[in-house]
Amino acid sequence: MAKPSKENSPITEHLAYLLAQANREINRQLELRLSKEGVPVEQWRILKVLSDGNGHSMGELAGAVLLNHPTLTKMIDRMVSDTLVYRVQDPNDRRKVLMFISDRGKVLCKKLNSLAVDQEEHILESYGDKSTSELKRLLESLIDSSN
Amino acid sequence: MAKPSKENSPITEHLAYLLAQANREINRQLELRLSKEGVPVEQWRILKVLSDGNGHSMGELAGAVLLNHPTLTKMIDRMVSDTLVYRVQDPNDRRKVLMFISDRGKVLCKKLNSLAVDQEEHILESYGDKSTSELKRLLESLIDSSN
DNA sequence: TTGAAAATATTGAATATTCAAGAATTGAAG
DNA sequence: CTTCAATTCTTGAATATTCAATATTTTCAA
Repeated sequence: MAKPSKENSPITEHLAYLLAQANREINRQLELRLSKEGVPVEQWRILKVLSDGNGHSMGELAGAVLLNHPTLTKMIDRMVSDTLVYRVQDPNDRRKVLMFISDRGKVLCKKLNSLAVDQEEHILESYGDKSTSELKRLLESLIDSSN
Repeated sequence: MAKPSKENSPITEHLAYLLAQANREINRQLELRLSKEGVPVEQWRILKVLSDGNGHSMGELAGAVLLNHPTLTKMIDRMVSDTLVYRVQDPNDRRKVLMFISDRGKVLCKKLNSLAVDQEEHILESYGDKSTSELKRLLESLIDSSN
Protein backbone atom coordinates (compact mmCIF):
# COMPACT_ATOMS: atom_id res chain seq x y z
CA MET A 1 0.00 0.00 0.00
CA ALA A 2 1.10 3.48 -0.83
CA LYS A 3 2.89 5.47 1.78
CA PRO A 4 0.98 8.69 2.36
CA SER A 5 3.05 11.35 0.70
CA LYS A 6 2.91 15.07 1.09
CA GLU A 7 4.03 15.66 -2.45
CA ASN A 8 0.54 15.23 -3.82
CA SER A 9 -1.30 17.03 -1.08
CA PRO A 10 -3.47 19.85 -2.39
CA ILE A 11 -2.12 23.34 -2.09
CA THR A 12 -4.91 24.24 0.32
CA GLU A 13 -3.29 22.07 2.97
CA HIS A 14 0.03 23.86 2.99
CA LEU A 15 0.70 26.17 5.88
CA ALA A 16 2.11 28.79 3.53
CA TYR A 17 -1.11 28.79 1.54
CA LEU A 18 -3.41 28.94 4.56
CA LEU A 19 -1.44 31.88 5.90
CA ALA A 20 -1.61 33.68 2.58
CA GLN A 21 -5.34 33.08 2.33
CA ALA A 22 -6.12 34.20 5.87
CA ASN A 23 -3.85 37.21 5.55
CA ARG A 24 -5.48 38.20 2.30
CA GLU A 25 -8.98 37.97 3.70
CA ILE A 26 -8.34 39.81 6.97
CA ASN A 27 -6.34 42.44 5.15
CA ARG A 28 -9.12 42.92 2.65
CA GLN A 29 -11.60 43.55 5.46
CA LEU A 30 -9.29 46.00 7.18
CA GLU A 31 -8.58 47.81 3.91
CA LEU A 32 -12.31 48.19 3.41
CA ARG A 33 -12.75 49.90 6.77
CA LEU A 34 -9.72 52.14 6.48
CA SER A 35 -10.77 53.21 3.00
CA LYS A 36 -13.44 55.27 4.73
CA GLU A 37 -10.57 57.62 5.53
CA GLY A 38 -8.83 56.95 2.24
CA VAL A 39 -5.76 55.49 3.90
CA PRO A 40 -3.91 52.30 2.95
CA VAL A 41 -3.18 49.77 5.68
CA GLU A 42 0.56 50.46 5.57
CA GLN A 43 0.04 54.14 6.35
CA TRP A 44 -2.04 53.26 9.36
CA ARG A 45 0.77 51.01 10.57
CA ILE A 46 3.29 53.79 10.11
CA LEU A 47 1.14 56.28 12.01
CA LYS A 48 0.55 53.77 14.77
CA VAL A 49 4.25 53.09 15.24
CA LEU A 50 5.05 56.80 15.25
CA SER A 51 2.23 57.64 17.61
CA ASP A 52 4.45 56.96 20.61
CA GLY A 53 5.77 60.45 19.88
CA ASN A 54 9.37 59.30 19.53
CA GLY A 55 11.50 59.61 16.44
CA HIS A 56 11.94 56.40 14.48
CA SER A 57 14.54 55.91 11.79
CA MET A 58 13.56 54.73 8.33
CA GLY A 59 15.27 51.38 8.82
CA GLU A 60 13.47 50.79 12.08
CA LEU A 61 10.15 51.77 10.51
CA ALA A 62 10.68 49.57 7.48
CA GLY A 63 11.10 46.56 9.72
CA ALA A 64 8.14 47.47 11.90
CA VAL A 65 5.66 48.04 9.10
CA LEU A 66 6.82 45.17 6.86
CA LEU A 67 7.86 47.31 3.90
CA ASN A 68 11.20 47.30 2.20
CA HIS A 69 13.31 50.36 2.34
CA PRO A 70 12.69 52.09 -1.01
CA THR A 71 8.97 51.42 -0.87
CA LEU A 72 8.83 53.01 2.56
CA THR A 73 10.76 56.07 1.38
CA LYS A 74 8.23 56.69 -1.35
CA MET A 75 5.24 56.15 0.91
CA ILE A 76 6.72 58.52 3.47
CA ASP A 77 7.17 61.09 0.69
CA ARG A 78 3.43 60.99 0.13
CA MET A 79 2.67 61.20 3.84
CA VAL A 80 4.96 64.20 4.19
CA SER A 81 3.05 65.87 1.34
CA ASP A 82 -0.13 65.17 3.26
CA THR A 83 1.53 66.61 6.40
CA LEU A 84 0.83 63.47 8.37
CA VAL A 85 4.48 62.98 9.32
CA TYR A 86 7.76 64.88 9.04
CA ARG A 87 11.47 64.16 8.73
CA VAL A 88 14.21 65.30 11.09
CA GLN A 89 17.85 64.49 10.61
CA ASP A 90 19.16 62.47 13.55
CA PRO A 91 21.61 64.75 15.38
CA ASN A 92 23.55 61.78 16.75
CA ASP A 93 24.00 60.00 13.45
CA ARG A 94 23.48 62.13 10.43
CA ARG A 95 23.09 59.20 8.11
CA LYS A 96 19.76 58.59 9.76
CA VAL A 97 16.45 60.31 9.34
CA LEU A 98 14.04 60.36 12.26
CA MET A 99 10.35 60.28 11.45
CA PHE A 100 7.78 61.99 13.64
CA ILE A 101 4.01 62.09 13.56
CA SER A 102 2.32 65.48 13.13
CA ASP A 103 -0.74 66.73 14.97
CA ARG A 104 -2.82 66.09 11.90
CA GLY A 105 -1.34 62.59 11.80
CA LYS A 106 -2.36 62.00 15.40
CA VAL A 107 -5.94 63.01 14.73
CA LEU A 108 -6.14 60.73 11.71
CA CYS A 109 -4.49 57.88 13.61
CA LYS A 110 -7.17 58.01 16.31
CA LYS A 111 -9.92 57.67 13.73
CA LEU A 112 -8.12 54.79 12.06
CA ASN A 113 -7.56 53.04 15.36
CA SER A 114 -11.24 53.00 16.06
CA LEU A 115 -12.00 51.62 12.59
CA ALA A 116 -9.44 48.90 13.21
CA VAL A 117 -10.91 48.11 16.61
CA ASP A 118 -14.29 47.73 14.93
CA GLN A 119 -12.79 45.05 12.77
CA GLU A 120 -11.13 43.20 15.61
CA GLU A 121 -14.43 43.19 17.45
CA HIS A 122 -16.19 41.87 14.41
CA ILE A 123 -13.67 39.04 14.24
CA LEU A 124 -14.11 38.30 17.93
CA GLU A 125 -17.84 37.95 17.37
CA SER A 126 -17.81 35.72 14.34
CA TYR A 127 -14.70 33.74 15.15
CA GLY A 128 -14.79 33.64 18.92
CA ASP A 129 -12.73 34.95 21.80
CA LYS A 130 -11.00 31.71 22.52
CA SER A 131 -9.99 30.93 18.96
CA THR A 132 -8.71 34.44 18.38
CA SER A 133 -6.38 34.53 21.35
CA GLU A 134 -5.21 31.01 20.68
CA LEU A 135 -4.51 31.88 17.04
CA LYS A 136 -2.58 34.97 18.08
CA ARG A 137 -0.51 32.93 20.49
CA LEU A 138 0.34 30.36 17.84
CA LEU A 139 1.24 33.01 15.29
CA GLU A 140 3.55 34.78 17.70
CA SER A 141 5.28 31.55 18.48
CA LEU A 142 5.61 30.67 14.79
CA ILE A 143 7.20 34.04 14.13
CA ASP A 144 9.54 33.53 17.06
CA SER A 145 10.60 30.10 15.93
CA SER A 146 11.44 31.48 12.49
CA ASN A 147 14.29 33.68 13.70
CA MET B 1 -8.87 53.77 36.97
CA ALA B 2 -8.48 53.64 33.22
CA LYS B 3 -10.53 51.14 31.33
CA PRO B 4 -8.18 48.97 29.27
CA SER B 5 -8.65 50.14 25.72
CA LYS B 6 -7.61 48.49 22.52
CA GLU B 7 -7.13 51.80 20.79
CA ASN B 8 -3.64 52.21 22.18
CA SER B 9 -2.54 48.63 21.81
CA PRO B 10 0.66 48.28 19.82
CA ILE B 11 0.32 47.20 16.25
CA THR B 12 2.11 43.96 16.99
CA GLU B 13 -0.91 42.74 18.94
CA HIS B 14 -3.37 43.05 16.08
CA LEU B 15 -4.39 39.84 14.40
CA ALA B 16 -4.04 41.47 10.98
CA TYR B 17 -0.44 42.37 11.76
CA LEU B 18 0.49 38.97 13.15
CA LEU B 19 -0.94 37.32 10.06
CA ALA B 20 0.95 39.66 7.77
CA GLN B 21 4.18 39.06 9.64
CA ALA B 22 3.85 35.28 9.72
CA ASN B 23 2.80 35.18 6.09
CA ARG B 24 5.73 37.32 5.09
CA GLU B 25 8.24 35.17 6.92
CA ILE B 26 6.95 31.79 5.75
CA ASN B 27 6.60 33.08 2.23
CA ARG B 28 10.14 34.40 2.27
CA GLN B 29 11.45 30.99 3.26
CA LEU B 30 9.44 29.26 0.58
CA GLU B 31 10.53 31.79 -2.04
CA LEU B 32 14.12 31.09 -1.09
CA ARG B 33 13.75 27.36 -1.72
CA LEU B 34 11.78 27.71 -4.94
CA SER B 35 14.31 30.21 -6.27
CA LYS B 36 16.60 27.21 -6.73
CA GLU B 37 14.42 26.49 -9.76
CA GLY B 38 13.91 30.16 -10.53
CA VAL B 39 10.15 30.00 -10.00
CA PRO B 40 7.99 32.44 -8.04
CA VAL B 41 5.63 31.03 -5.43
CA GLU B 42 2.56 31.93 -7.49
CA GLN B 43 3.73 29.84 -10.43
CA TRP B 44 4.22 26.86 -8.19
CA ARG B 45 0.65 27.28 -6.94
CA ILE B 46 -0.62 27.45 -10.50
CA LEU B 47 1.26 24.32 -11.51
CA LYS B 48 0.05 22.51 -8.42
CA VAL B 49 -3.58 23.32 -9.09
CA LEU B 50 -3.26 22.30 -12.74
CA SER B 51 -1.40 19.11 -11.90
CA ASP B 52 -4.68 17.25 -11.47
CA GLY B 53 -4.61 17.09 -15.26
CA ASN B 54 -7.97 18.77 -15.66
CA GLY B 55 -8.61 22.04 -17.42
CA HIS B 56 -9.17 25.02 -15.14
CA SER B 57 -10.62 28.33 -16.25
CA MET B 58 -8.80 31.57 -15.58
CA GLY B 59 -11.40 32.70 -13.08
CA GLU B 60 -11.19 29.47 -11.17
CA LEU B 61 -7.40 29.64 -11.17
CA ALA B 62 -7.35 33.26 -10.05
CA GLY B 63 -9.38 32.36 -7.00
CA ALA B 64 -7.32 29.29 -6.22
CA VAL B 65 -3.94 30.95 -6.42
CA LEU B 66 -4.94 34.24 -4.79
CA LEU B 67 -4.16 36.49 -7.76
CA ASN B 68 -6.49 38.94 -9.38
CA HIS B 69 -7.54 38.36 -12.90
CA PRO B 70 -5.27 40.64 -14.96
CA THR B 71 -2.21 39.71 -12.94
CA LEU B 72 -2.92 36.05 -13.55
CA THR B 73 -3.35 36.60 -17.29
CA LYS B 74 0.09 38.17 -17.51
CA MET B 75 1.73 35.50 -15.40
CA ILE B 76 0.13 32.79 -17.53
CA ASP B 77 1.48 34.55 -20.63
CA ARG B 78 4.97 34.07 -19.25
CA MET B 79 4.32 30.45 -18.33
CA VAL B 80 3.00 29.76 -21.81
CA SER B 81 6.20 31.24 -23.25
CA ASP B 82 8.12 28.88 -21.00
CA THR B 83 5.88 26.01 -22.21
CA LEU B 84 4.89 25.10 -18.68
CA VAL B 85 1.16 25.42 -19.41
CA TYR B 86 -1.09 25.92 -22.40
CA ARG B 87 -4.46 27.45 -23.22
CA VAL B 88 -7.46 25.68 -24.74
CA GLN B 89 -10.76 27.38 -25.45
CA ASP B 90 -13.54 25.76 -23.47
CA PRO B 91 -15.77 23.98 -26.01
CA ASN B 92 -18.79 24.26 -23.73
CA ASP B 93 -18.50 27.96 -23.02
CA ARG B 94 -16.37 29.85 -25.44
CA ARG B 95 -15.98 32.82 -23.15
CA LYS B 96 -13.75 30.64 -21.04
CA VAL B 97 -10.18 29.54 -21.48
CA LEU B 98 -9.12 26.26 -19.97
CA MET B 99 -5.56 26.01 -18.69
CA PHE B 100 -3.63 22.76 -18.79
CA ILE B 101 -0.23 21.76 -17.47
CA SER B 102 2.36 20.54 -19.99
CA ASP B 103 4.74 17.63 -19.56
CA ARG B 104 7.55 20.05 -18.89
CA GLY B 105 5.30 21.72 -16.31
CA LYS B 106 4.69 18.39 -14.60
CA VAL B 107 8.39 17.68 -14.32
CA LEU B 108 9.03 21.10 -12.85
CA CYS B 109 6.08 20.79 -10.49
CA LYS B 110 7.49 17.59 -9.01
CA LYS B 111 10.79 19.28 -8.23
CA LEU B 112 9.00 22.25 -6.69
CA ASN B 113 6.80 20.00 -4.60
CA SER B 114 9.78 18.37 -3.03
CA LEU B 115 11.36 21.75 -2.27
CA ALA B 116 8.11 22.81 -0.63
CA VAL B 117 7.92 19.61 1.38
CA ASP B 118 11.43 20.32 2.61
CA GLN B 119 10.18 23.58 3.99
CA GLU B 120 7.12 22.11 5.65
CA GLU B 121 9.36 19.54 7.31
CA HIS B 122 11.68 22.24 8.49
CA ILE B 123 8.73 24.03 10.04
CA LEU B 124 7.53 20.84 11.69
CA GLU B 125 10.94 20.42 13.28
CA SER B 126 11.44 23.90 14.61
CA TYR B 127 7.82 24.69 15.42
CA GLY B 128 6.47 21.30 16.37
CA ASP B 129 3.93 18.86 15.05
CA LYS B 130 1.23 19.77 17.48
CA SER B 131 1.45 23.52 17.02
CA THR B 132 1.52 23.20 13.26
CA SER B 133 -1.64 21.17 12.96
CA GLU B 134 -3.40 23.29 15.53
CA LEU B 135 -2.41 26.45 13.68
CA LYS B 136 -3.66 25.01 10.40
CA ARG B 137 -6.95 24.09 12.00
CA LEU B 138 -7.43 27.58 13.40
CA LEU B 139 -6.52 29.24 10.12
CA GLU B 140 -8.98 27.10 8.20
CA SER B 141 -11.70 27.96 10.62
CA LEU B 142 -10.86 31.67 10.49
CA ILE B 143 -11.07 31.58 6.71
CA ASP B 144 -14.39 29.75 6.94
CA SER B 145 -15.85 32.21 9.38
CA SER B 146 -14.93 35.06 7.06
CA ASN B 147 -17.27 34.01 4.28
C1' DT C 1 -36.19 35.44 -31.87
C1' DT C 2 -34.19 39.47 -30.41
C1' DG C 3 -31.94 42.56 -27.59
C1' DA C 4 -30.24 43.87 -23.19
C1' DA C 5 -27.66 42.36 -19.20
C1' DA C 6 -24.23 39.31 -17.17
C1' DA C 7 -20.04 36.61 -17.34
C1' DT C 8 -15.33 35.80 -18.90
C1' DA C 9 -10.84 37.01 -20.32
C1' DT C 10 -7.55 40.34 -22.15
C1' DT C 11 -5.43 44.87 -23.00
C1' DG C 12 -3.30 49.41 -22.12
C1' DA C 13 -2.55 53.22 -19.17
C1' DA C 14 -1.72 54.56 -14.50
C1' DT C 15 0.33 53.29 -10.29
C1' DA C 16 3.31 50.83 -7.19
C1' DT C 17 7.17 47.95 -6.08
C1' DT C 18 11.69 46.28 -6.52
C1' DC C 19 16.52 46.06 -7.84
C1' DA C 20 20.85 48.11 -8.42
C1' DA C 21 23.45 52.05 -8.04
C1' DG C 22 24.66 56.33 -5.71
C1' DA C 23 25.45 59.91 -2.00
C1' DA C 24 26.40 60.99 2.61
C1' DT C 25 28.09 59.75 7.10
C1' DT C 26 30.24 56.89 10.47
C1' DG C 27 33.48 53.40 12.24
C1' DA C 28 37.74 51.47 12.62
C1' DA C 29 42.18 49.67 11.18
C1' DG C 30 46.72 50.93 10.07
C1' DC D 1 45.25 61.47 10.79
C1' DT D 2 43.84 58.99 6.65
C1' DT D 3 41.64 55.82 4.10
C1' DC D 4 38.67 52.09 3.26
C1' DA D 5 34.71 49.37 4.49
C1' DA D 6 30.10 49.43 6.47
C1' DT D 7 25.69 51.76 7.40
C1' DT D 8 21.74 54.51 6.17
C1' DC D 9 18.75 56.56 3.09
C1' DT D 10 17.31 58.03 -1.53
C1' DT D 11 16.95 57.84 -6.57
C1' DG D 12 16.05 56.12 -11.29
C1' DA D 13 15.26 52.42 -14.29
C1' DA D 14 13.18 48.01 -14.79
C1' DT D 15 9.41 45.21 -13.46
C1' DA D 16 4.97 44.06 -11.69
C1' DT D 17 0.32 45.07 -10.31
C1' DT D 18 -4.01 47.28 -10.60
C1' DC D 19 -7.88 49.86 -12.52
C1' DA D 20 -10.88 50.89 -16.18
C1' DA D 21 -12.23 49.94 -20.64
C1' DT D 22 -12.96 46.54 -24.37
C1' DA D 23 -14.19 42.32 -26.89
C1' DT D 24 -16.48 38.10 -26.98
C1' DT D 25 -19.86 34.85 -25.64
C1' DT D 26 -23.75 33.37 -23.04
C1' DT D 27 -28.14 33.97 -20.59
C1' DC D 28 -32.61 35.28 -20.18
C1' DA D 29 -36.62 38.12 -20.35
C1' DA D 30 -39.91 40.15 -23.38
